[in-house]
Amino acid sequence: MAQGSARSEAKRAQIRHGATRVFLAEGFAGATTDAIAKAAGVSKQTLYVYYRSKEQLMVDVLGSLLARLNRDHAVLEGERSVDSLPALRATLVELASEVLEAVSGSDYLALARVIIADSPRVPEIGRLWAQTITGGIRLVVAGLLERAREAGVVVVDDVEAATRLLTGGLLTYVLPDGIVAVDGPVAAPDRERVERIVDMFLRAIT
Amino acid sequence: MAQGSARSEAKRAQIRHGATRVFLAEGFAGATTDAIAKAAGVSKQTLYVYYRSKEQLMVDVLGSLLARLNRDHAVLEGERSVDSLPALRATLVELASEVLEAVSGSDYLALARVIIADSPRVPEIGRLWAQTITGGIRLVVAGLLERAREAGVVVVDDVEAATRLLTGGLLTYVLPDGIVAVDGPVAAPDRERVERIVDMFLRAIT
DNA sequence: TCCAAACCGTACTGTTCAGTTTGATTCTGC
DNA sequence: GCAGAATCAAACTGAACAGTACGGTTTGGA
Repeated sequence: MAQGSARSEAKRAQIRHGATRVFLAEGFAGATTDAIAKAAGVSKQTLYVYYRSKEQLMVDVLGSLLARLNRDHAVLEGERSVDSLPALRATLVELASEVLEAVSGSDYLALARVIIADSPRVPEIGRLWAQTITGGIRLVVAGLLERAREAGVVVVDDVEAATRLLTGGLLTYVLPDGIVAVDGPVAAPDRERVERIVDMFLRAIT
Repeated sequence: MAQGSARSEAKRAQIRHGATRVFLAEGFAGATTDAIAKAAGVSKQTLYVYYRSKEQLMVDVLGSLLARLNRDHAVLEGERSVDSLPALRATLVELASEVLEAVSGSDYLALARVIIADSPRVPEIGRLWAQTITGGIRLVVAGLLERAREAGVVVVDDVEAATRLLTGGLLTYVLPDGIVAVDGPVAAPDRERVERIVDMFLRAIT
């Protein structure tokens, strides 16, 4: 049954992919199993062979999305220079731009909307979100600030507070602003504004 | 019909009050009209005399909550001294503490959850939220910073960016952290941490 | 070529729920 | 008290939908 298992995994991915589109577009309550089966190109019967219930399917979908986002964010950590103030500035601006672009995408916002809405019903997903995604970004920033502090580039006694200040100041464009702005594009800050915010932040810790 | 109208308004408020509890606890999809009628101490029939549909009822409930929050926030604007750096600092710390306390309440978080979840379906509520609540807080802070700038207490060229930095840095404890933390209390920052964040922020604009 | 497993489409079941209907009961002003 | 309005409780209707049953079709290995 080695092949059977491999084929099963492919089908499972196919179902997950279709379900992802429907869940992100319609939310949990709005997504019907008929629509999911159709979007996945699969009969409803097959869907219930692979997943015990609609709820379990959603947990798998959200978990997979979070895992992928988490892998993407891990990449952000890479080699970033913080040895001098100009280097730290460039690093922060670059990182902020990347994160903001990723996080302003309609997929990310839809995911956030679904997770926030259903976190009372599926608490572990909410916890996963807080610990991996938003927490993950903060971890990267905190790591950079820590290294910059050790290098004597900045003076900051409370790294956690400083991290909050920067990430919060930037992400406020997305959350709460973007998440309720359904019509029209999300007003993510342009690069110039990001630079001004980073500069202002740096003035606080130098 | 003056009395009839008055009595109608009382009943309407009674229904709205009961519906508020159910909507905040269960969300739109989870709230049944039977539960709302029971919570309001009203027959379902009467409910449909006062409101054409469940959706219209929710719009009224959310609109009323937002209007009340908005009135509360208007109070925050009051007379605040920004004539000197210590005065500005005290003002900001005080304001931040008040806002954070209000915004960490489970009612506020439940409201935010409902609005975020249903903003795709009822866009005007999302817009109202963005413009009045979060936008309102920013307006107050921006006003304070503007006055402080004119008084020569601080140096800030981009008031909007500075406002984002402070409010974002503080509200990040609530959104996204608090909103997905269903179990356990929200980890709102204590006063000491608020002071550290404000101090750090002030260093950026002095 | 054959067989068995996987899959498909469709129709069905049981339930939940918004909104309505009915018919009785309680207020309110006069 | 007494009309007339407002309200109540409970049953009903119709639609939506999660999950299942069924009978036919494809697929892939021996």
